[in-house]
Amino acid sequence: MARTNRERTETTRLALIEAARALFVGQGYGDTSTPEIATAAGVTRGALYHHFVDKRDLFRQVLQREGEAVAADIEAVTPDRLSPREALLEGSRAYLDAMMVPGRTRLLLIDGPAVLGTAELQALDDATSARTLRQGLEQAGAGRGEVALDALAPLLAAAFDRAALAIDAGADAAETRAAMAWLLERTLKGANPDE
Amino acid sequence: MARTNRERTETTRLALIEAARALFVGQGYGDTSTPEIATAAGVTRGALYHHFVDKRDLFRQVLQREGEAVAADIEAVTPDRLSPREALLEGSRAYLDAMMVPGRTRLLLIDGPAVLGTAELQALDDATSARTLRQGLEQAGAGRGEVALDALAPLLAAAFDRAALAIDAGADAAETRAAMAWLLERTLKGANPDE
DNA sequence: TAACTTACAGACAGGCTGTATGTAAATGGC
DNA sequence: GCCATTTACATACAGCCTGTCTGTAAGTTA
Repeated sequence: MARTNRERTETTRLALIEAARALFVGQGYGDTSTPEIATAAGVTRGALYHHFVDKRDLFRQVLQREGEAVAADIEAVTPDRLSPREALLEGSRAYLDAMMVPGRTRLLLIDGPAVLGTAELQALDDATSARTLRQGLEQAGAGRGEVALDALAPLLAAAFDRAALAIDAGADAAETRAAMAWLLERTLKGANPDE
Repeated sequence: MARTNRERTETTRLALIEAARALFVGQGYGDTSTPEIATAAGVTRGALYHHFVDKRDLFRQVLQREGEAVAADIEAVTPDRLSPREALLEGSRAYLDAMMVPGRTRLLLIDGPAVLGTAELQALDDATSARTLRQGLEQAGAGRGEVALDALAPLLAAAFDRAALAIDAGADAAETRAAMAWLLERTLKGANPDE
C-alpha cells in the first residue's frame, strides 16, 4: 500500500475534519476534546496538531467547508438569466434549504461566532451567502433612496439566520418560511427592479 | 466586623458575578478560568463553588441579571398610556440603547447561545425583551391576516439583535438605527392599530 | 450554651491543550 | 539508484483547569 504524501495528507485531513464536524455538532465545540476527535478519525493527536495549528484552526476549517457548501447551493439555483427579484426569491429558498443540513445552524450561527468571533465569522459570511443577498437586494432596488443598503442587508440576513434556527428548533417550517418571504416582499415593495 | 450570614452571601455572590461579568466580556467564556474569577473577586474557588453549581451556572446568573436590566430599560419607556405604535417605536429605541452597555451584545447574543444553548437563551429572551416585541407587534396589528405573528416576531427580534451587534462592531449607528426603523415601519404599513 | 448549619479555604484527582521529541516513510538532487 | 532532507505522524511531557472532597471558623437555632 504505497501512498504518496499528498494522498496521505488529504485522507488524514478529511478524516479529521469530518470526525470533528460530527463531534462539534453533537456536543458543541467546548465539550469536544482533541483526543475524542483524533480517536474518531482513527489517528492520534500528533496527526491533528501536524495538520492544524490548534483546535480552533480545525474548527475554522470545518466552518470554511460548511460555508462554501451553502454558497454553492445558492449559486446553483440563481443563474444569471433570472431577474433580480426571482434570483432573490430562489436564493432565499435555497439558503433555508441549505441550512437544514443537520448541524449547520449550530456550526455557522451558534458556535461559530462564539469560537471565532463575530469579525471572522462576518468575513466568512461576506465571502459566501451574505454578499449574494446584498447584491440581490441592490439589483432588485430595495429601499432605494430611503435607507442605506449596507445597513439594511445585514438585518435581513439576520432574519434569515433566525428563520433557519427557528425551523431547526422545531418551529413550523411553512409558517416561518412564509413569514420570511412576507418580510422580504415588504422590503421590496415599491422598488422597481431595474433603473 | 460581625456580619450576618445573609450579608456575607450577598456580598460574595455579587463580587463573583461582577468579576465574572468583566472577565467574560473581556476574554469570552471559554478563555476565562475560575481561578481568574475568584482572584478578581477577592475570594477563593471554594467560595465560587459554594455559591454556584459550576462555571456555567455562574455564567447563567450573569446573563439573568443582564437580561433583566434590558427588560427594565424597555419597560421604563413604554408606559401603558402610549399607543401600540408609539410603544413599539419607543421600545425599539430603548432596546438598542440598552444593548449599547459594554459587553451586553457579547454576553447575550454571542456567548450566551453557545454556552447555554439556544433553548435556554430563548427562554430568557422570552421572559424579557422578545415578548414585549411580540405583544407590541400584535397590538399594532402587524401582518394581520397575512402572516403568523409567532413566526414573524422572532425574525424581527433577530434583526434588532443584529442591529445592536453591527453598531457594537463599529457600523454607522445612525444608518443602522434608521434601517431598523425602516424595516419596522414597512412591517407595520397597512396595519390599523386597533380593531 | 450546645448542636447544627452555613460560608468558605485548601488539597486532590482526573482530563485537556499545546509542545517537544523521536521515527518511519516519501521526496529530490546528483 | 542512492543519499540527504523533508514530511507525516506517534508518543511523552508540562502546565493549567474543572469539579469534588475535606476541614475549619463563624453564624444560627433549640
